[in-house]
Amino acid sequence: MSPKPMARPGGRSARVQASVHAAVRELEAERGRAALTVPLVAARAGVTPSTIYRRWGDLQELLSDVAVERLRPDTEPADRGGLRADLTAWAEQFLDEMSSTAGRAYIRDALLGDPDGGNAGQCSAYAAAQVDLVLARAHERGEDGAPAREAIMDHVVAPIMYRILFRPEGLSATYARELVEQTLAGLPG
Amino acid sequence: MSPKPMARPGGRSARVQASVHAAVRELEAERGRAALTVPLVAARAGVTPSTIYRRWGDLQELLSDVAVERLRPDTEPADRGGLRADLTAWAEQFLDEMSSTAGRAYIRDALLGDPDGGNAGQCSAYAAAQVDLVLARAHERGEDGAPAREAIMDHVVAPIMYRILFRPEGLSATYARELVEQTLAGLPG
DNA sequence: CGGTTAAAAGCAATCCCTTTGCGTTAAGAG
DNA sequence: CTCTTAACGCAAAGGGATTGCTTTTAACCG
Repeated sequence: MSPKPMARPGGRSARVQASVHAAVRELEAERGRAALTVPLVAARAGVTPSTIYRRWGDLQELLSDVAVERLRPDTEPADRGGLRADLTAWAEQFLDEMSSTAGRAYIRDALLGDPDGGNAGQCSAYAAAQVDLVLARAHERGEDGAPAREAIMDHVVAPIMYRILFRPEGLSATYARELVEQTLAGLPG
Repeated sequence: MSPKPMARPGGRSARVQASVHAAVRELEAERGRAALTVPLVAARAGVTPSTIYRRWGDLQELLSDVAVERLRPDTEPADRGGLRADLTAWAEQFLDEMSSTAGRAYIRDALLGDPDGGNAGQCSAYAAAQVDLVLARAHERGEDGAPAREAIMDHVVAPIMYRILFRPEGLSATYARELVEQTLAGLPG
């Protein structure tokens, strides 16, 4: 439900959605998120405010949609030759991107205007898909004893997100490394 | 920083704060959170809207303050005679309370209007204090090998909160039990 | 390919939330 | 008790949020 379900996915509806999303990104970069209002976004996008209110409900839901788009990973996890190295590198990058000022803002926005939890679920699905890629590579290499996907979500991803949201002070790549080490304890490599 | 720092903690200021917080709780129960507006809360509290805007900034920050108050634990963790039993019981209750409709709403509100992260940090501190109480009891009993407080935050509390925020479907007390079991693996019990 | 239908966008008027300047009250200090 | 100033009340203006109605057009079906 990240882009709201469109009964009419083509033509004008699609153009309006793209135009509005682009307007949000532009104005966010130019004036900052605090200055965003629905009428401002509407004017930049070339639509009327009521169009946005009818499709997204309010500004927060619109920002939530845009935030989820920006949280979508744009690259596959790097292949460093082994599960431990792959997972460590991915976790470090994940923490680094998510704990940045921009990343935290996007996470908050994604959670914020999300009555049904669909957008938040999408964020989690992105991370899970990346983890699955790492695990699939390990499987192809014949590495045994890799943890389940859910174990990594619980013991690597979840602690990182918890710290970002609830205890933003003093986060570093070291923390991500430690979490991976604990989760992979007992594996060679 | 849950109740905003008051340069004048006594008398009228304190009365206004209490009155406004009470108004939020009453109206939330009567009409639901979606119906809350600053002028509505102000009228119930017997103050003018500008008072609320000047002290809290906007509705979200006010709701964030009220939410943190409601997330404060009102009882100590039950003493069931041993670390494993204590921690399991506490984790089950924590998940149960936090994953309820009301609990999720309070968590979201607490994160929502929280520019400096102070309110979110307070939520985490509440959980940490409860965990510390359980661990202190284990120490007094002479139980050895108990995990560090941070290990429990990372591997029990964090996964629970992550699931509540990002994957609300299919959460049950069983999940809390499993997390505790994994964290205490290897301990007698 | 037209013709039909209804979803989605435009328009405009209304409501009321938000913001701000200024005067008043009262908490805290000496 | 007096002084200072933070905090509150008041009121006006500005603008964002909401909604009924109309127009456009995407999608469907003969």
